[in-house]
Amino acid sequence: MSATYRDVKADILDKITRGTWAPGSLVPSEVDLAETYGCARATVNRAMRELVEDGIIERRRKAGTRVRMAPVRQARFAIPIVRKEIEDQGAAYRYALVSRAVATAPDWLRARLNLAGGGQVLHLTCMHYADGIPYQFEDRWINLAVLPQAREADFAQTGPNEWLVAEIPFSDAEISFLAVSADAGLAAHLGCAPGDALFQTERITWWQGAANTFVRLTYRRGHRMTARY
Amino acid sequence: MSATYRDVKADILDKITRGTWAPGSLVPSEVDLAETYGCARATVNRAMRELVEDGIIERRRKAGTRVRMAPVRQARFAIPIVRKEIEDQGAAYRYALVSRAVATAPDWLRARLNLAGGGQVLHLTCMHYADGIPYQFEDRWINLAVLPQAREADFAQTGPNEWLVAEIPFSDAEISFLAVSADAGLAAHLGCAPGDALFQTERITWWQGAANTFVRLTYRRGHRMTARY
DNA sequence: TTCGTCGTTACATCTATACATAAGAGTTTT
DNA sequence: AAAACTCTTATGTATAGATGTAACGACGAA
Repeated sequence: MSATYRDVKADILDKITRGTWAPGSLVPSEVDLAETYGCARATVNRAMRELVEDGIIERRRKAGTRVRMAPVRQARFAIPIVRKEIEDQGAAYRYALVSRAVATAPDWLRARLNLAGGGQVLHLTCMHYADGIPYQFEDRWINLAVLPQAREADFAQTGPNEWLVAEIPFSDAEISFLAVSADAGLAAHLGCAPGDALFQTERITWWQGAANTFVRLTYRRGHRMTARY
Repeated sequence: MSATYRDVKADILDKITRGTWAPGSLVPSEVDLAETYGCARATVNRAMRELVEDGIIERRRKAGTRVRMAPVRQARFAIPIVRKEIEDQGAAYRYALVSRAVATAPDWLRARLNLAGGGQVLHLTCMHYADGIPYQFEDRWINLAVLPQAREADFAQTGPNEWLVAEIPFSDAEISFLAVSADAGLAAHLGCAPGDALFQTERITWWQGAANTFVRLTYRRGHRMTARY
């Protein structure tokens, strides 16, 4: 008979979406709500914490809880491994290494990764195909100071993405989404015309404070990234 | 002296990132962990729940908790109101209504919004400027069956985004990110050359089951959307 | 061998209670 | 009046204890 935290959350959300509790207004205190729902304060607390997480309400000690004025809408995008992304679409995945070179990090990369001068990096470019059709072009730079074992790794069969996932399980990352115009190289690799608008993501990942890789992924023409929230 | 849920979470995360607990391996049970950390099981539970939320571990009743094989990397993007986005960059915001028309929903829109035939929609196009420079072009369609009051609203001063936020506090949404080539109209509005690659988002929002608006936002050249995770 | 029952286990959640902490409000001091 | 202080309140977090529930695995029946 007593309300679960889901019930409480749902009811509060309902009161907010229906406008019973208007944006900016003060929500009753946890103690009051616990009484009205006939449950413990901890239960109300959990419901409220999740609503904060969802960007629906704001809470401050002593000041109380209020409905957000402008809801912070936030979308969560899953960042899958390319192979999984393609196989989940029911297509056959194929990988190909395009180029591999060890070099001194160029200035722009040193700046992005915050590297010391003279740092050696492994530069890889690869292609990912779905049912034999170009799907994504990968332009990856690996910091050899952090991952010296990358020098010996064989990227002819497995993509650097999967190698990295196995090598360093978890890391911090910064990701950007942007649009670029296809240059001659991209156009050739992705089978589109030079100048076509392409969707691109850039990602820098850190591991234990040091940047370990920079990657630029360019998708084939018409790709879109979608999320519900 | 006793561990907080943050301590527990941090320590578990550390064990995982350092490889002490490898991907796929079984993590000790809540009871065991509570004992080793000298805290209550609820404390361990909260730490673990957050790690699930972060995509680090997977839990199943009876089966126990294990480190995810392929971490589900997920990025959260805040979807701000344009005005806030611009003002937060320290720039002056300016809004302008470009066009306004009531029409029967075209077929492609009916399909996207799952509208009945003959549905009336309000079609608005607007511009958002940062320090007087074109920042974003907004192409919005509002379902008048759901929001009849939009017909009377004055969008000359306030953008439809802010009007909608005030009108329907919260809603479900689907958002897509993609790249488009600037056509003549976009190029003129955003001050770029036709054919330039532009970053675009499309969003459909529902309120209580019915689609209420479709919006396409095209950003000025070079825009990027960034998130850390 | 295959299938269903059932016990055990590990997570999911709730309760009641306690103390910590931040911050608004009012009060005293300088 | 400004600054320092205390009081009070609402949220934040921890605890022990209990019940609910899904699922693995073993055991026994068909």
